[in-house]
Amino acid sequence: MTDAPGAEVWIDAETKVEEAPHDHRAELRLWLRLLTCTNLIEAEVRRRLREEYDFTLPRFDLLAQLDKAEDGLVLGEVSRRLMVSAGNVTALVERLLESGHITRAPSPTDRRVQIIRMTPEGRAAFARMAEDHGDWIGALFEGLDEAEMDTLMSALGKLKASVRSHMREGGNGA
Amino acid sequence: MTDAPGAEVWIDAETKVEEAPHDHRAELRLWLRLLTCTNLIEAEVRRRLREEYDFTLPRFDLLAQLDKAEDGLVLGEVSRRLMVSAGNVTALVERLLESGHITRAPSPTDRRVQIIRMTPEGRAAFARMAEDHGDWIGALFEGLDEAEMDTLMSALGKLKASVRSHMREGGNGA
DNA sequence: CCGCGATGCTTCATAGTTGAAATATCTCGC
DNA sequence: GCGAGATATTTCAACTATGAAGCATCGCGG
Repeated sequence: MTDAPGAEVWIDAETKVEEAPHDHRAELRLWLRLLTCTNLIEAEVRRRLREEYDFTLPRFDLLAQLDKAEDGLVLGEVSRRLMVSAGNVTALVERLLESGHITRAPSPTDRRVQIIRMTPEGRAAFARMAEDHGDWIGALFEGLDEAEMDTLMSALGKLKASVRSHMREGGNGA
Repeated sequence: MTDAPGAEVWIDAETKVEEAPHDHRAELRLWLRLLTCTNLIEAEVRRRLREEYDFTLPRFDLLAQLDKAEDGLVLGEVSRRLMVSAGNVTALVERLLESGHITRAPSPTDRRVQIIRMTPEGRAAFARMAEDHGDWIGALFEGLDEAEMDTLMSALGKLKASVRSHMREGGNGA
């Protein structure tokens, strides 16, 4: 409705649509709302991480990936999973090395490759933060019941597939 | 350490679950998916803006706000709408001034305040980009039909409300 | 008027982020 | 083995982003 940028010409019932040059209004509003939700949650998590643990979100995200992979991760894999550039990971890793959360070692089989692992201290620090993090997310999503979460989950699944199929490059399998 | 994974009380094969004090697993997965969708779309838009217009997303976002506000915007308002820090806006504005997309003028009524406006060239450049931008978003969302978009829209609306109500500070009304 | 807290913006140090170029290593066809 | 292209990582310049500190200005109570 209400998208009357001039002439909606339709001759008969058959020809009806396909004449309005869609301005993608609905998609844009949806995208904006999606972005707002993500930004709000991300900002809140970032702030709490900083205030309560003096930690940053990118560091936390990297540790989270490392936590899921028992045997350490190759830098390229980290880059793919976090969906950030390789150069970014290098800098991030350097800082986590300094703070003692992780270690870095060259792969024995491929000398190009660097493998990072969490130290016991890193693991402990992450465990503490992760528990709170879960609670924060749980609280932020409190207004949704189980059915709504399922709905969102599957709708976003569809969206994800749609986006992937319309991107230039196929991308990873996260 | 409320939920030691070891303490899963289950009497027999049937009863096994439903005992765990929520670890917010579902919420976390949903959050992750939300984040992935947003990141994918954002990355795609950013790449196309760069490749096709040699422009960046933050600049585009700022112009978009300025485009919606006919009479220019105060910097603080821009900061609130984009949900970024004030210092960030200062830098962004400086670059958009240099490139001639906007102008800046002090408010006549309040000498602390700076008002920015789009130049005609800025408006023209934005119009060109915005049209493509709409098409990109439209294409990325193509896999969703109207009903699914409505569903997403309202579910995200609920999520947004939930998040807002669980943040420390109320925040703005974007 | 005078102060004083609130507000709007800038400055600063630090960090995250990107894309492209450079480097090193690997793999595979030959 | 050799060399060409692919892959993994680092380096680099530019920019985006943050939070805190600093200024200037405003508004208001006295």
